[in-house]
Amino acid sequence: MFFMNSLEQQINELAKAAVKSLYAVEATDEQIQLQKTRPEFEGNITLVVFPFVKIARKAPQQVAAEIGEWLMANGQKLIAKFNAVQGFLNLVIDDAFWIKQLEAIDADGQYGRFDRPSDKALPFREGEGVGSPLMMVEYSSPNTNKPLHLGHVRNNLLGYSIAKIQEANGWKVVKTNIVNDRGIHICKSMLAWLKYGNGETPETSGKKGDHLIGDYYVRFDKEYKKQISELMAAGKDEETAKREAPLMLEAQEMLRKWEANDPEVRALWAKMNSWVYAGFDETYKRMGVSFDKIYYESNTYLEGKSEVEKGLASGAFYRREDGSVWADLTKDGLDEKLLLRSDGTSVYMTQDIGTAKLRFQDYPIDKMVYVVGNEQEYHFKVLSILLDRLGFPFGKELVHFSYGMVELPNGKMKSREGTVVDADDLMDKMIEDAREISKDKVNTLQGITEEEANEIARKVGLGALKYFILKVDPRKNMLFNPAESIDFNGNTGPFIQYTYARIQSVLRKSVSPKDGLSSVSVSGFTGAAGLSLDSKELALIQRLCEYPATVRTAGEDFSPAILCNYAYALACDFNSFYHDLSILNEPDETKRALRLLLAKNVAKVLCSSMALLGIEMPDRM
RNA sequence: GGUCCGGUAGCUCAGCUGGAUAGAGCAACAGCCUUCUAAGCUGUGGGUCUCGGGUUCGAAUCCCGACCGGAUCACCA
Repeated sequence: MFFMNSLEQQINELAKAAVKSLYAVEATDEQIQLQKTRPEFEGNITLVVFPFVKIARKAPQQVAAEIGEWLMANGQKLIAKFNAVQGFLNLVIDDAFWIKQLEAIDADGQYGRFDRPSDKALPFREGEGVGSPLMMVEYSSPNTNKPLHLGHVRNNLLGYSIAKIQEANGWKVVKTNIVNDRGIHICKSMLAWLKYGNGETPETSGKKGDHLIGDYYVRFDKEYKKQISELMAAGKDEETAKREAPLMLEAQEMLRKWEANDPEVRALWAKMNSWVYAGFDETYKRMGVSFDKIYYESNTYLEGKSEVEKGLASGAFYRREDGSVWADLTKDGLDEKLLLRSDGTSVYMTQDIGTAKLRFQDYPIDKMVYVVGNEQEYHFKVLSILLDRLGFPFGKELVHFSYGMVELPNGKMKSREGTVVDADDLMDKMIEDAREISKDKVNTLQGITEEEANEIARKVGLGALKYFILKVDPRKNMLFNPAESIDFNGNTGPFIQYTYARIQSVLRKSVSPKDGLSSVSVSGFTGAAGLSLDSKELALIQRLCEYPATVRTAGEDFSPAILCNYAYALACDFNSFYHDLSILNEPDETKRALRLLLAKNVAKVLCSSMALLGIEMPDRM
């Protein structure tokens, strides 16, 4: 494995030695503060010397100069020169170091991938096995009563990307999905379909199954509201009307029948769910997400019920007079939580308990991560306590990866009211837009087949969508304005894809891509020839060196956004380099070889980082 | 009301484990294609980092307090 931040490590040690030698004090890691040199100053890496000013009893500028001199004298040629500005010691690293780094990166086929998670991320069963610890990542978790919308898109993209990022960090990852395939909401769609559907199917209507079912969910809500207002007009108050509306009573009856295994209800349920799954599969496939193991609530809720019963027996929970079962969480600073309704049916929490138990039976999970919106923070706080109370050792260790909502300009999306941005429609739109834009590219895309053009549009359109969503800090709410289309210019997925495509084009045109790529001689840049790295070349190498540490941080912080920022910065650096310096037309062979090597590795890292985001790269666009 | 999260350019967002003159993109304006892909590059304008205190050599960043916005505290999921 290529070690991360080798430069920072080396400077760290040198700086400690310098401080010890100059001021007879052992500096701590905390005191050695390194940062990238700001572009307006000369240098690559900067040591902040303020922490030593008191120790040295000298002016910051002088301390910086002294340390600089010492490093020059004792740094084994690592540091070519330095300048001291106020309390900042800017170090210029010798070209030879950078060339060696680039060669090491090029030689590393797994650059940016780790064998083991960092100590910081190690799980609670640490030290148990050899090999990689196992992380299970739950994401998506749809209800089967409506199609996926933009909120699900954010969830799916985050979940998939998190899984990829953790894999790169040395975890074995099992991607999982819990399908909420039962419950009152499903019954609502079923009931509406029975009453108003006239036997409509995906085949007869030509609609995707999930959309068809979604339509009936909306229909239920419409008819239900109508009944409520009728009841209210007849003198009932709103609460009573909501509770006594015939449609609601029927839906509840249907749920009871479902739990009682009523054959007719079950058959209808199975049929309608199968339509939905076919629709979901299509959407997932297109989105590029996948799962290693899918759980269905209908298979786990009984397990949950039996766990609740056990908890009841052990005194962890209690039953009220009406028969409902509760957990008292007041000692944990929370409320009382319902686990089973008075009619015996289970709720969301019940099911989650059962699912958790089954998962830990099925896999040797070291860390369980739930990718679920921040609106459910309370739920997972409670789940964690309940599992712990039921005696499951993993209860306390659950990670709720809580991400922010996607908001529209006028507020939240509401499925029942139809104010949602549909996932399928959005992907269609993005791909269409990409196709439209690429029509102007007659020069670069001439001679490609219709199929290739479609494939490029697909990658670019989805790339734009994915990057747009993933570049935002996952913890924060984000805004999506349907009236403004997602950009293809600037800080976007297509910008990074474009950079990659440019590099591929250069590599295709280089007479023999293999020639010269591996034969850059360090001495060519340090010996008598007197070659030196251009600042643009150097910036690129330095950026490439930051990749492994970026992957680490993205893993520890569960943040695809960090990788977006990195990939964008790398692409910016490359485009600037590409603009200023010629690769193929460079007459000096050593320089040309170096630039080709650089281009090749920039492409490699761009592709690798985008892959961790689930974004595919086109070879041309 | 309790708890949690957020407030940075006209808009969307970085930066937040304290460091140099707060950054990108979009939008606006001005340049750059007989030269490796102009989905690119360069430049201009645009800021009381919500407000007020505190900590210190140094605060967008940490602490306290306001104000504003959001989430949550269901026999919904």
